[in-house]
Amino acid sequence: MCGRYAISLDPDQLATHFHAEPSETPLRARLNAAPSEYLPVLLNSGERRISLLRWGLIPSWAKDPTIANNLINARAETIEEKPSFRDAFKKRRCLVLADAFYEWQSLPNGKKQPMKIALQSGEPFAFAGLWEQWQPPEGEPLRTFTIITTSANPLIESIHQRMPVMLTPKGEQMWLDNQASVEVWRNLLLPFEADLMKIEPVTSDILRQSGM
DNA sequence: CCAGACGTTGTT
DNA sequence: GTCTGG
DNA sequence: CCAGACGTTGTT
DNA sequence: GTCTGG
Repeated sequence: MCGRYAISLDPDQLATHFHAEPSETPLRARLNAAPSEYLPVLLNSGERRISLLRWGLIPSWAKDPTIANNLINARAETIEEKPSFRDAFKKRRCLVLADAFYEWQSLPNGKKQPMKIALQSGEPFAFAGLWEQWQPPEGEPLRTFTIITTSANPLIESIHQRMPVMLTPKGEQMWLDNQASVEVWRNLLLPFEADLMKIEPVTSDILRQSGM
């Protein structure tokens, strides 16, 4: 799950909302952010500036960067143990900026209905993420990220078993500060309560175009 | 010791 | 069915 | 996550 | 890099 999400705000609005400086490289809003794209995140580096990292984590030890295809999500339940994630969990956390995500509900007729999940307020929010830096055999280092998932809350449950971890504003800071122990962040901070969220069907036409 | 994996999703 | 690319 | 490819030879 | 399986 969480293989697509939306960033509808323009770059300046996005930066303002998260009390950050805009990214140095240009950023484009999009309704259908997909894995392998360079997308806006806030790193836990102290500097409050939006960075563009590639979606799909490549561990530093990877020989084959296509491993990223399989690492667009990380299960919260096992993130401490998995070789691909545990280093990043300790040292390289990030906020993945968004204002909606999509789940595809399987219908009885075999087709799939895309559903859009957002805050009732429509405001942007952050997913809990991890990032990594990978050195290719030649050329510049590549920075990548993954989005943490957990079990679905009551609202999402009807269409899907899992959902991305969405941070409250307080949770955002704790996440970046590496403050929370696993128990704390898993149980207290993270998934937004279902009554703060809304869910609605969207047409696949909207998602076909990556841009806006 | 070396060789090979290292992951998620959904679906059965 | 399974993999790759976006 | 979904959409789309998935293969070779030779010839233009 | 580090762990698991042979």
